[in-house]
Amino acid sequence: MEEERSQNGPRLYERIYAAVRQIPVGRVATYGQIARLVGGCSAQMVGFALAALPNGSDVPWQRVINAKGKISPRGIGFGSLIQRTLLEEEGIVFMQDEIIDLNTYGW
DNA sequence: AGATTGACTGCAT
DNA sequence: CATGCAGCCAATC
Repeated sequence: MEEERSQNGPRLYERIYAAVRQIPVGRVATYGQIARLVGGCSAQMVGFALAALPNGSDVPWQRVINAKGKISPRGIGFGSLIQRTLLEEEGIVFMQDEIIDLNTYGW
């Protein structure tokens, strides 16, 4: 297990989760955006944190996408399909290649 | 303590 | 537009 003892109060993961929770409905943010917002961590850490996220958590991980405005590949399967559906439920419209217009929906 | 990996990013080819 | 390479930092082996 990861070193659960942190000295800053909220763990690094918790900080990332907090940032993701701040994304308003109908908006999306990139990993890099979250990483910069949290500070002291890189985009890859954001993905790592979300990957460790338990199912049914209150963190809108679906609103976090990559810099291309697409859903992260995250392996093959339904995961990305579920994410796309969730975003559409929130009012986000995808373009032809399943790309999200960050210029419009970007946080 | 060291090597490997990863839901990333950006530039180069 | 697809593929490759380097930088990135923490978790995991």
